[in-house]
Amino acid sequence: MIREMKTITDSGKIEELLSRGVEKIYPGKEELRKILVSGKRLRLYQGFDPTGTKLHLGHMVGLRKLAAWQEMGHEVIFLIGDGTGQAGDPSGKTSAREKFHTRQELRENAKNYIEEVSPILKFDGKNPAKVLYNGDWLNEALLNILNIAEHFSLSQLAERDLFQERIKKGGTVNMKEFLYPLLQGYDSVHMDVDLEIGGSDQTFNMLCGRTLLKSMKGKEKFVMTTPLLADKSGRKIGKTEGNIIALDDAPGELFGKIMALPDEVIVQCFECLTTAPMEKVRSVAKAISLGDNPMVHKKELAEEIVRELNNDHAAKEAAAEFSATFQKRETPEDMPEVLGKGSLIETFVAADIVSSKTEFRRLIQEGAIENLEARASVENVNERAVSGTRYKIGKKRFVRIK
RNA sequence: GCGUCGGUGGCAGAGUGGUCAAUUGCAAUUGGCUGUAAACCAAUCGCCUUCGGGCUACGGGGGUUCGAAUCCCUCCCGGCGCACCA
Repeated sequence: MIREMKTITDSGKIEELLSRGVEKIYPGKEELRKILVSGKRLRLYQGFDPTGTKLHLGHMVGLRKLAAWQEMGHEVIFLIGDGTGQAGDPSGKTSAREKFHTRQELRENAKNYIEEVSPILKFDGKNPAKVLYNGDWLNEALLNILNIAEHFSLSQLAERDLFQERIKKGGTVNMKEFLYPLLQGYDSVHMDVDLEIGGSDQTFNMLCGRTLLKSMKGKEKFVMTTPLLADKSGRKIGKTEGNIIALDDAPGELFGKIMALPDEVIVQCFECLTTAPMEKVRSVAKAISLGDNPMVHKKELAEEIVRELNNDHAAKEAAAEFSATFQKRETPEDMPEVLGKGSLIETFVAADIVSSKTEFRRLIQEGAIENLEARASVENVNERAVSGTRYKIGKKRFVRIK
């Protein structure tokens, strides 16, 4: 229906598409540029295995990139890996064991994905992104092969004379962990895509898809990798305080979690997560390197991300609330409410604010719980939970008794 | 299938009959310093407690012992080696 859709061939925009938030392009950036300049409309995708219910900031890098392609007029597929998720991607895993997910669980997890993604990627309008589920074509038989292969170890199979010989001759050996990339690669074949986007940890899998597409259909698939958001010691971000930064976090919470990110990722986040012009990105990078307080720019970043995932109003409000609460140390206006259960200890345990009574006692001892009405830390373990009373737990958490 | 080594708290990894709720590192929590950043310092880090103590834990089950994470039996799971690969 959109057969004759025009793509944008402006050279500046193509350059940004090929460089912003991009780590590497296979087989090469120039080859891809040539095709884009010709105005050919490409079909591309990124897959997401729904092993959790929430998409987080790390996913946003690829989503942003997909959106950029969409804006350029290309055909974008948002692929949900309810098939590959059942097999379990070994990429980045140190141990082979992991939790087993059924297709139902994966579908369930993916339920909110579309909604979470929609501030970034458009599923309506004149060039809507398509949603596909790879469980639809990675059938039972294929999955069974993996499940059987799971019972053999590499060394066991590799001992086989035939394999030993083949390895010497440069051949390949099949096992679940070798097989998985083929499953993922088959997605490319099935959807007949021109390009795949993924985090750099997915490079191997994506290149397998490239190989497969080439040998099965004689087609060149491009692979575009995006950087993983990480601080200088290599720790992945997207997680703070053990909690992921989810795309559908409430604005205030999202803002706060972004502020808690290490400084080193500010510029990278600006580039990969926002639509701010590249001049802006460069000026922020320059300002910080010249000694600007990174905090100021991190606030801009937080506001920008909240704006893109929500709206302008929410962003301004979150920013104002942040500086009032944490910089001027005022009490925020909105805070979560919990149902009073007689005593404070019961209330907090029931609401999962603390994991156990022992922990509650510990926090009391450390003076970490403050009664905001009395303006004093709670000392009595048996303090009653009076309706309307507000408490501050630690530095960042606020609660009101309902 | 045979042999062998192993399965300890969120992870890594000590401990190999009592002094072990279990050394240590990472992660986490709280406090300090800050910018809810990093780094650094300190405390905490199974559960329940009337703060005396109690209870449950070292893959599952059974046993030996006054007493077991530690010894024995058995089952389950993993690493490695050997065999099988017609």
